[in-house]
Amino acid sequence: MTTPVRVRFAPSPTGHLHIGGVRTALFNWLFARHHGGQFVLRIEDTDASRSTEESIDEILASMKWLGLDWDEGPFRQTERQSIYKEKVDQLLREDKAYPCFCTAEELDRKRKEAQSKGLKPKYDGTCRNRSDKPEGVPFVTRFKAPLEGAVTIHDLLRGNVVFQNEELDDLIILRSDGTPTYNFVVVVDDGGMGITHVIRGDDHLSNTPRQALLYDGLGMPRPKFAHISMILGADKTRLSKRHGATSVLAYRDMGYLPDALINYLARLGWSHGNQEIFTRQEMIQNFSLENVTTSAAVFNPEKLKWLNQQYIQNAAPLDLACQLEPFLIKEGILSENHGLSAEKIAKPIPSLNQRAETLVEMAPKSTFYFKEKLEFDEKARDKFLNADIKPHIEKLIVAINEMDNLEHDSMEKLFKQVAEEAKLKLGKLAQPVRVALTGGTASPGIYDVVLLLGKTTTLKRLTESVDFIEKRG
RNA sequence: GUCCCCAUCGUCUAGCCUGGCCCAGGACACCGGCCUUUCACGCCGGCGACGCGGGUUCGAAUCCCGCUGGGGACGCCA
Repeated sequence: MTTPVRVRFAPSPTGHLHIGGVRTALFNWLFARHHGGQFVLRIEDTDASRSTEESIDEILASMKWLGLDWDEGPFRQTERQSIYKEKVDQLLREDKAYPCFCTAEELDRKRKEAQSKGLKPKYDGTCRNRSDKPEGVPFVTRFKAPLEGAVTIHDLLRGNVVFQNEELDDLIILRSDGTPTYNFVVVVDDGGMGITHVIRGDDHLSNTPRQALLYDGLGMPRPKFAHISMILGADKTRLSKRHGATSVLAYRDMGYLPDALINYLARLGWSHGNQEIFTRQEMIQNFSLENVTTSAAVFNPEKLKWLNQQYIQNAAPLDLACQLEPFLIKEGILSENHGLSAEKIAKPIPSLNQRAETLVEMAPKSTFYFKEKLEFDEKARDKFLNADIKPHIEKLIVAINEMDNLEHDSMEKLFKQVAEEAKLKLGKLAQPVRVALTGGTASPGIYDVVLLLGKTTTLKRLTESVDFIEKRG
């Protein structure tokens, strides 16, 4: 019998949940779901000075928005202090840890000195064999790491990675204020929580030997490790604010669909043949660490945009309507208490969804449909609504007025007939009508616009444009 | 500086493990054309890569070594 897979995502709540973090979460989630295992969420808030509640809220909101559901947690390390304390005591008892009285300043000085000499800036072991315990002097607790030998990490993605123990030093596991540090709690937690696979960013690879030693020291079996590559900005440096939006919620606010973001991030480093677009089910079914690359990937906003467009095009109108609604409100196209049904909002979507890459872009394009009063593009109105076109618009008014119900085919027939009689190319008729009905020169197909607006509104707007032409003289 | 990781079109990638099917395939972007009532969508075509140098082999993008380049780590941050 094989042990069930158990993975975790362990962000630190010190800022926004960013793109890189989400991809790590996603790979863990996919791995868990693929294997029918469990996905644990753990908040690494051991740094009291930098962790914030807002950040935790944002992490949870981001995960929910993306649909990355977790099976256990969120656990918070600040609530697990007694567990860490116990483990530190265990190490102390077994002489695998010791107090260190060196001051931060001292350490800092030595580090710089070593570095300037071209040496590895590691702890020199001053307190390692010190037997006296000065009273009232603050101290940290260090893990006593082996001086010789080597640690081999069996990385699922990279194979064996060997680190010489002499490259490592005695890391601090307890700060002078008594709180535990990351490298220690991560081991205690992953071990204690029965995590089977640690899938995390490449930047943790060099921490892994220290952690492996800690597992050994604590008498816990090491989990399997898989270090995925990092996401870089266009300049090939680690993705950061400098590269523009990196927080997940910023993408939500820019009108990206969660499915599109997930799909994009999944394809950053993972592939399944030549397939670009995946449903979640397909991702889960096909996900495998074997198809994850080890080289770093540059984040490409253009491709994300394209994917978002694909998702917008293919989304169910009703579903998209729900996602579009907040943007309509934000843009002032609908009021907060518009009282419209999802069906009503969904109505123009089939004619709009081929024309927008983001929801932010889509919202204003629907103004003509939602707003009672048209906002005209002045230049367009001056150019297209003139005396020449007036009689033809009037002809349309008469004809449409006689129709019982508007249909695409009959509308097309009517427009073509009127254009022909006027010896105009269809576009010469359609464009002024478009301006009259939508206020601008770019819109869905003109017959769709008429159908969307309905008989009453269409006639009203056409009549208003005739009035406008008369007034301008 | 030291250690570790990585290296296919501008970008994401397939192929690499199990050499020949690859004078390297797909996608985004870009360029050109078609479609067309506007804007788009769509369709067709084009541009474009195995970092360099050595080996191994009948044969290397694929295996080995070196170099170069990029990234990461070296905190009482995570």
